[in-house]
Amino acid sequence: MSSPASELTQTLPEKITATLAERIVDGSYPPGSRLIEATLSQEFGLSHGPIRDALRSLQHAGLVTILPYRGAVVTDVTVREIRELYQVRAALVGLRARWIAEDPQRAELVAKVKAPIARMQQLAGKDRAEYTRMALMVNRTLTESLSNNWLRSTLASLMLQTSRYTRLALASAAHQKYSARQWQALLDAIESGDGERAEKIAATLSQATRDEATKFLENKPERGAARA
Amino acid sequence: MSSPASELTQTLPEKITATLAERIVDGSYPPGSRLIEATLSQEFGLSHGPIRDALRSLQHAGLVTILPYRGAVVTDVTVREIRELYQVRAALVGLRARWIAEDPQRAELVAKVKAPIARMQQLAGKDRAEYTRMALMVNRTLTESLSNNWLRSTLASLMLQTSRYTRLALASAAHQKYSARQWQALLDAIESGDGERAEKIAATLSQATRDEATKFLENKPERGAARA
DNA sequence: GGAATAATTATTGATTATTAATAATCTGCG
DNA sequence: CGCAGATTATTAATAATCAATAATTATTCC
Repeated sequence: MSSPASELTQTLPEKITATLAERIVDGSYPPGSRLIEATLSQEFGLSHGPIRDALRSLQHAGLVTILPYRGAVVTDVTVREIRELYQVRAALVGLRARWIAEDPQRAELVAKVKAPIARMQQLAGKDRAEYTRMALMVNRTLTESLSNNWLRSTLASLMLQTSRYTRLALASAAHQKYSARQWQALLDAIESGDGERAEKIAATLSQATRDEATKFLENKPERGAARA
Repeated sequence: MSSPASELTQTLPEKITATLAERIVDGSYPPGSRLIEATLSQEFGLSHGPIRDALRSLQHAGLVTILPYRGAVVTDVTVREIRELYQVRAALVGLRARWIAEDPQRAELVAKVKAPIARMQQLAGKDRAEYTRMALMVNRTLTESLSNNWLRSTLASLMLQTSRYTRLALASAAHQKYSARQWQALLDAIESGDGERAEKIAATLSQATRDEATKFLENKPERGAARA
């Protein structure tokens, strides 16, 4: 009786939201691009309704900005705002690390990410694209393992935004190597159940990533683009 | 300040969202109530469009649950989920306290909440309704003072959800007195710039509030209502 | 020519009517 | 009593339309 029915039904707006989010995150729609209802509804072969819904969702996710009677624009984040995002992100991934480390059933999750993190040690400084993919993947796995619904969905949305910039942070081989080492340390801390240490490592790594990412943007004083 | 153009234009869905949120939080719409588009559009004298938008916003705020082809229902939160919400809330209000305490320009904010917090000392154990109002007000003031946009809006949404339950926590005179003392201590810590201590006090108080609120709900094993 | 002002255009906001899809409820039959 | 099938209530989506608004372009007057 308590089974919450079928969550299988994926409505149109959800699908549209997903594909548009992908395009924004991967840079196909650069910051400042306008997302026009008429154009999109034509492209997807849909009426305005579902498109509107999707744009509203993207606004909630922070990926577009909607101004009344002016429409949706891909959010162009200032360097200051990126720093703010990472500041919260550092706190929340710290919390994530601590809760995972203190979870009695963490063994299953550890098993799942052990191989990817080991692989990251190999890739660091050698294959940037693959390293980035692995890092994002491990991050997603950790977030999705959270039993706290609110933190899981909120952190997922925050990561979606910041992932627009992590590729910048991982440009330097040195930072890749540093990141790989810290991921390994984090895994060890989690495995040994040391929540305090896990939190510290995760937060520190996040801050380092922020510094690395913003380094590339501080030249452009006003607005930071997220191109590939 | 960076006033981002005219945010004056408040669209219909925003207004609807606000009034519906109020009704949910104050218990006029108890958990499980169905929010039917046709009924609402008739009541507000509007078409379905804006109502739909508003319901989507409420879903994002976590106040209603929408199931495809079944519509919106006021979210009925399990005791477990309430505990989860407060768990994150404790972490985030801790962060809020620390950042405020470490803000060089915190004097202005301190001045603004000093009188209300002093008043809370008087009210504690005497006027529950007024004490609750003051507590929510001070909380809102602190959140709105945050310069970090993301944390401000996210925490506001989280507080909106938990405020459905704070009235339960403040039922006991003893907890009101404890709460008042802790608020005073928090104010002192902030004033003296002790971020560490401010964070600890805020998080501890939030956890105590959670324990107090859930005490009233643990009897009802399955679902916890948020009636007045 | 150049600045203020007025018309035009592009686009979203909102309404209305209609059809399709779906979940829940009811009904009658065995 | 239980279940198959019809019914109903409600949302999902479409389409056409008008209003409101912001941005752009054209026009006028100095």
